[in-house]
Amino acid sequence: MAESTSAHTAPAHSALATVFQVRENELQVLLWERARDPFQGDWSLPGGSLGVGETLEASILRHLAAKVDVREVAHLEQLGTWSHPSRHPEHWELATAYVGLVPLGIDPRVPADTRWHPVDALPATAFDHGAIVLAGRERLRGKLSYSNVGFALAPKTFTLAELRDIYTAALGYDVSATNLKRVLLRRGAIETTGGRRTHGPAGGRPAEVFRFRTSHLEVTDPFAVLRPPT
Amino acid sequence: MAESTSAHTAPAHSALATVFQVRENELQVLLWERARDPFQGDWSLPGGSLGVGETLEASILRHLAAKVDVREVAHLEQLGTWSHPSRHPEHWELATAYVGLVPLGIDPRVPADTRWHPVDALPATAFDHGAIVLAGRERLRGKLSYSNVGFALAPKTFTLAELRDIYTAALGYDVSATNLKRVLLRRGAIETTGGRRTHGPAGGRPAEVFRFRTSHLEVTDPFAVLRPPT
DNA sequence: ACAAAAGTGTTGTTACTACACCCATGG
DNA sequence: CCATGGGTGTAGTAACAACACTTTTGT
Repeated sequence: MAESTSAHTAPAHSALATVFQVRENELQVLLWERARDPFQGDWSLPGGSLGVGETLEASILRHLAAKVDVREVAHLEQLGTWSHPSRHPEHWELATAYVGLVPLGIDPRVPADTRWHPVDALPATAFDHGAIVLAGRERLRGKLSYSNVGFALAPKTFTLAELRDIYTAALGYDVSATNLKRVLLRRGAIETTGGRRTHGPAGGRPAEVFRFRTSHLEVTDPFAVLRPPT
Repeated sequence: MAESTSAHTAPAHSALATVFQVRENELQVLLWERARDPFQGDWSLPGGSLGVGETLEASILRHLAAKVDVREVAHLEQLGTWSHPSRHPEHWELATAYVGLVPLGIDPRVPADTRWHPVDALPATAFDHGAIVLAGRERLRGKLSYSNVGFALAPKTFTLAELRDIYTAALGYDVSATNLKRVLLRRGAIETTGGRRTHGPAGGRPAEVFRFRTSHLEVTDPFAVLRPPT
């Protein structure tokens, strides 16, 4: 019966994270090369077992701290729990995956066995981690279009061309800077800083500098349809 | 390290479900009255421990079978995993919650200690189950507006007035049958059956009978904004 | 004829895309 | 003064809400 005091055989439980960052105009994910079997030489998601007295969120933050500076993870959210009994070939283990986002421009110091990989060209992955990465990307893509989650992929301040490149990399298709600006301004997601920035070595009008107005998730377009009566 | 072979202390794991149904024009959830401590007399979600060799989804289906006829659950999806270490006062237990939906009109035979409760007037709930119910309702409300998930709350065939009442109950605000029809038809979510149905004892034009075109989840409005170029 | 219930037509609005055009800078 | 990059103006479109009007039934 539910929630009764049963001293059953319990599965191990680990917390994993798909940490995404836009690097070199591609959406990349942080993977860790396994030194031992199973799946020696394949790439897996950072994470590890849940500690006693720990929440899943604390656990993934603790494990990530070994890979990246956690302060650089601008957004973290739970993605789902994978439970297929044979997902781990040696023992019974569930994994709860999180999506973490690191702003562009930061280059976290990562261990030697850890590397960023373009999501479009994943190497051989261990366990079910390949599927988890793709599920994480889908979550990210959805939220980019109805929330302000872009704040976690963009640097503190940016020009619209830079932001367009970030959205293009994450969504996987061309985005127009003109319209992106209007969408995000209309919703109050971004604002101008007043600054300007010039870039091109061959000239060009200096770009306005923008910032996201908040650095926590807000659903900016909660009801696409069937919205409540006014 | 991630996914290594550690014989650690592992938490117990249970699968829970928020089973929703529209009854008496209200969104209701199936709860089970606890006969024993902890939380004796409070109401909790159906579910129970994960069995050896079982996926979470198989587990929740197995546990639900003790409460309702599982074939009556028209849609089931994972909601999230709750992990606060003190969520269970006696032992360490994680819970992965699912959202299940039962179509209107079915009255499943449920055990004596199990009862439907309006989500707007929950009784005292055990553990963190009250919060889980509310999270489940939010998930449902979101999906109603950008997917065809209504198929799982509606009977096989229905008039638009009936469907409007279902949406109104689930969303918690008035919905217009006129516009609901056009939204769902435009998206290809529903279709006419050709049948007609008369109801009012005081007359009235017979209503057209509709059905959902599919009985599995489809995202009908995938990109509210930032849609890919044509 | 009238009330009741359902359906249709129509208008106005908003959010969005696409694209032409204009502005500011470096060489 | 021209190339380069950024910004604005504007028109067209699709999805939607609101509401008036019409249709079909029972009494």
